[in-house]
Amino acid sequence: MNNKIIIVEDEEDLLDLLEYNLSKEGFDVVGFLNTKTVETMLEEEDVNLIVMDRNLPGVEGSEYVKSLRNKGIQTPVIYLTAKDKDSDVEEGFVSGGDDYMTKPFNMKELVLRIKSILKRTTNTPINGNIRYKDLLLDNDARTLMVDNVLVEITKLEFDLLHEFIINKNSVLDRDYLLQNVWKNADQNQYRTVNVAITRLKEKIDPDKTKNYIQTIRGVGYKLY
Amino acid sequence: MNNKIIIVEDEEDLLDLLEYNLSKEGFDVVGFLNTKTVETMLEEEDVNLIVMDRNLPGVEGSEYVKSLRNKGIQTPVIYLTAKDKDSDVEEGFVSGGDDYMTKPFNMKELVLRIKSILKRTTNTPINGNIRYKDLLLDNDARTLMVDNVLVEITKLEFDLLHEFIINKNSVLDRDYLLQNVWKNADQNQYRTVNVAITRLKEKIDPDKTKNYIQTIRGVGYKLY
DNA sequence: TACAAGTGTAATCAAAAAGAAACCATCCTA
DNA sequence: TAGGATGGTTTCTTTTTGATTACACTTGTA
Repeated sequence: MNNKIIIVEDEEDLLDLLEYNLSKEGFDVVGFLNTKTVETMLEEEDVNLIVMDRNLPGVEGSEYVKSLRNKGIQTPVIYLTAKDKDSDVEEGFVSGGDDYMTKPFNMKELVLRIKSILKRTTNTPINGNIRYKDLLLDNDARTLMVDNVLVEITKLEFDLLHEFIINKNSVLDRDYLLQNVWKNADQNQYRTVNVAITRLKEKIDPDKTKNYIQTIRGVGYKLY
Repeated sequence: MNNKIIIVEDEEDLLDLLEYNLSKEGFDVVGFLNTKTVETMLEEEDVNLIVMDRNLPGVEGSEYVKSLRNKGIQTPVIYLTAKDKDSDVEEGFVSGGDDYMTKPFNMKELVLRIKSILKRTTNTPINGNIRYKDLLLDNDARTLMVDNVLVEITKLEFDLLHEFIINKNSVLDRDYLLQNVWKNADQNQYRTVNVAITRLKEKIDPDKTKNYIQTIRGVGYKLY
């Protein structure tokens, strides 16, 4: 599954250049000359990164991003800024996961930064162990110990359990799980979740005595 | 035992900021405003990493490092470089284990890069032997003994096995391996890894009884 | 130039994982 | 307590992923 990148840049030549180079790197690239339909795309598709010109006609790129953030869209952004701007200002507006590049920039460096951000944001490099009661998830080895006994677990089951432990005591509905564990969201039916939960339960509690994963009828599941 | 990091940076504010943040991460940090006494420290103490400004008054940071290398000091370096330099040049000067960051940079990213380098370098005896169960890698001769019998092994296979032994019990995904064993990253397909693993397995376990290298479906491989 | 070693690529085969669907069980409410 | 709705379980099928093999390309060397 490729990483999807949106580019917003009003200089058509530069947009083409960016599209060409990033596609060549194997990214799934969609370019926009303005911000008009960007939001629709963000809502409908799973976008991993936005490359955003700050100096768009009419809108300040960073203002636009701020409005996206207010709507709960957290997609990371790399800003392209003009050279002659005050860089103190620039430092200020870049928030946590974001980054910026000053024009004219080196394409290789942009690619490096994109990869670096994607690595941070998509692979969730949470290392070390996570414990929950008698369950022990080792993120490096990707193993599960139940009551100190190693239990074979598939990637999907691992990710699912991981999600539950991170959100222990919260009810996770099927939509949420499809989005965050399966990623490819609405591709699958909600029944898919049921089956996966059944299989996971079998792994962590074959005797059905512990009841860690509780079904919340009409809503979803909760790790308790 | 903490990792010891040296920072060389002539801007005092930035140096303070770096010292503060890296100490907070649990590193043992010593800052220098110039290169004068750095070498003494490197000789007297066991330093794991250097964070080096490239634009020091008088000296080019990378020139200084080159002089260190000539004296046999191999401590890995992360360079801090100014934004407006030609980054084609920048890419050229970074050698094997090293890395660079462009100012202004994101502190979290610096920390991540530091950890990544430390992980690679601190567990890696540059010479001498590494043992894992009945496997014995000789880094100087670049030979492999399996159960005390010399086994012919190619450079690629050696590097691959080396990477696995260093990271035993961690799942290494194909991206990671392409990056760290093949270096030329995304040049190759992930299938390349499969084939290399097959060939390596044949060398270290022709009877398929030991199962040292395990396939973690959907993720990667693990030496166990 | 010819040969060999090393390694990448492509094609084929095999196995495992995960989804779909069918059917069963349970809960809830009238 | 009947019946619908929701979830669980099992079986079957599809899809994904990996192993293996054959072959091609590159490089060094006789």
